Amino acid sequence: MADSHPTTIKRPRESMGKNYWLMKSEPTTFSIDDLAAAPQQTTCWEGVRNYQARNLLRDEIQEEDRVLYYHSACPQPACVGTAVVVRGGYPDHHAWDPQHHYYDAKSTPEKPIWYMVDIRLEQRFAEPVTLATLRQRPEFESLPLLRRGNRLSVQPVTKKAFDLIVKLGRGSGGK
DNA sequence: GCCAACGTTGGC
DNA sequence: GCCAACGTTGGC
Repeated sequence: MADSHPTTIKRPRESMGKNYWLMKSEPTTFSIDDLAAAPQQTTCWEGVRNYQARNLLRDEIQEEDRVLYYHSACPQPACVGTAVVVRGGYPDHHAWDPQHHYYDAKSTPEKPIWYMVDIRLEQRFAEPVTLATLRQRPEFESLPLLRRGNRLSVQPVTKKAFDLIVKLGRGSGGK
């Protein structure tokens, strides 16, 4: 049951304060405009079927963490806004629904395999911060997103990188 | 559409 | 446990 897994039993954070993440979404599937149009501008981040990403969703991502919303597999890959985590990791019940696209027979309510979080839109950027822009700037050298062959749909971002991307996204060249 | 990179599966 | 085959991701 989703509610038998409260955030209070999770391991304590290593440090005080929020963590920062980047989440990829294909805009043809669910764009930041879709998020803006959703009830409460909130959605469950469902359908992650990769163990590394699952571990982050289940164990690391918590309420109040902040998220860069990234559009992938589209004409202009870019960070297009930010969101805030409003519910930490809980079992992805879609995995239990045989009708569902993300059904996985190995996952059960008793022993869930896949997890998700809920996020709420914070802001849409005035200027998308494109992948090309990120690659140009030495400050982003260590961004996991830019590493060769990186396909993780959920990945950590430093506060520094997060803040700079937000600044760039606000427009006027980040000034 | 191409293809590199990566994850998963399953035979052995 | 190895590894080839296959599927998926995602930039270009």
